[in-house]
Amino acid sequence: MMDSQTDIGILAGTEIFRSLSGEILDEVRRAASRRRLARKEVLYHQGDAVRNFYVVVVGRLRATQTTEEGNQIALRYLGPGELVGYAALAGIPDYPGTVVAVEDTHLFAWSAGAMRELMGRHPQIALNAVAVLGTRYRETQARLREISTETVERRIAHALLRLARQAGRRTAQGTEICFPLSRQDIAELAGTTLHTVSRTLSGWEKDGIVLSAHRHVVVCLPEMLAAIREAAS
Amino acid sequence: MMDSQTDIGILAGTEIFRSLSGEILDEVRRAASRRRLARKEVLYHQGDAVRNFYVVVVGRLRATQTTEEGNQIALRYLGPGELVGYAALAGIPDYPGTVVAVEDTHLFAWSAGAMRELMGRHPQIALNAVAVLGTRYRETQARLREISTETVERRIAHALLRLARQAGRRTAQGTEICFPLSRQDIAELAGTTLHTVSRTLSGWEKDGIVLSAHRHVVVCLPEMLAAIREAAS
DNA sequence: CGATGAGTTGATCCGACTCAACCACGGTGG
DNA sequence: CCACCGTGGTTGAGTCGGATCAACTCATCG
Repeated sequence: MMDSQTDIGILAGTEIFRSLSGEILDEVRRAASRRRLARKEVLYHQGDAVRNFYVVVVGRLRATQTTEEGNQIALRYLGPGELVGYAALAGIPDYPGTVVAVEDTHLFAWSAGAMRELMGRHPQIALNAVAVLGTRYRETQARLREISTETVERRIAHALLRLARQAGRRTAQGTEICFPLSRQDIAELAGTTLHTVSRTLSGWEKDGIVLSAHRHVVVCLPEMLAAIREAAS
Repeated sequence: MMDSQTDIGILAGTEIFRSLSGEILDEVRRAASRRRLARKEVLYHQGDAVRNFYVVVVGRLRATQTTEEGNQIALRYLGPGELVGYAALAGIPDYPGTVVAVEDTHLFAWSAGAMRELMGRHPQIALNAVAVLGTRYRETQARLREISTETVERRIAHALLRLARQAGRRTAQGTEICFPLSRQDIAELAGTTLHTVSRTLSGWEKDGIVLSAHRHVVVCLPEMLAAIREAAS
């Protein structure tokens, strides 16, 4: 009973189940199951038939898309409160990307059918879904514009600022991105190669803008990164 | 009375109002107003406060996004039955892009508030919105992957194939893209310059893959374009 | 019949990718 | 506990796709 209440509290804090009455939240909770993933474990693969919809409770996941040639880009990093597997909401038959845990993660899960039923019975859930998908769509459009008009350096700066905002932890040196993040990972976000990322970060580290250890980045001077992102350079 | 019936028929054929009962469609129709745009006329500008939501009845529009430096990319072309101004559904306060008519266009319009009310009262509309936004989100993710991993030539091939599918008319020579489309327009879709598009199309015209006149393109050998899009080339 | 927007084509240049070699951790197993 | 090996990271040299710069032609329209 205590657990039910904490679960409901968690659900109330997610983007898809916000602004719901306690009664509806309880109905949502009863339909949910749990899923745990260890670091590097895959939630689902690109092309798999869509079965489930998830919400992150704790941890962090990475959504990627791969071409036939094996070229990979990172679509998004997903943290607590965010929904995973939007395809289940939209009625898309196959998952368009692969989702993998970048740290140990705990999720709530619903079947695609249960979610669509919940949305049909409770319009507020559907409205929340519209808001989330609209926001993600807009963000992706902005990234599309960015990647086709901006230089690599500016894109890397923007990617780091986004990560710092999404998953930053304030420390003495600055804002630390608090999950393991390799050069390759950053390259897949910025649409470039790990070589270029490595060179760029080395330069920034010399200027004191960032600090980096093994798969670990700290943004020291976010205002400098913001300037790089915006400046004509 | 006759007009009401034809309007309801039109609404029933749109992506956002499909699968609704006649009664609900009539309610939707009563809340609608009309808007006409001449070629080159702007429906709304990037950054404008969101007031309305639209559905295309006849004609075609282009949605673009511009950077501070004036660099522009085309987000999407919108034809009959498609929704315009998704920001009004998602509760986004400012339009993220500019929408302009590429030919004379007729739309239905609703206020943002009316649409959100309709979605709240009729979950099927909200579910349709989720499906549309989910599909567009997925398409944009795919374009993001494409632009950051594929060559310009392949992207141009893909852009032409998409346009031919969306707005193609079969003719003796092949599939004609039936609205005015300049080299610059194609460049903004493919994320390149009009110079590169011009060179590429000249080459393809030599091989009989496409035909082009002034702001006018015919795809003669779509299977060759598909091969270019996919081949390692 | 100018004027203006659209298209072509050549020459040049540069940002970023590719290829390559090497180094530094850190996790694992003997 | 330490040696080992693999993953991750750095850095240099060379190359190239496509942008940029530039000059010119050709439609279209007022």
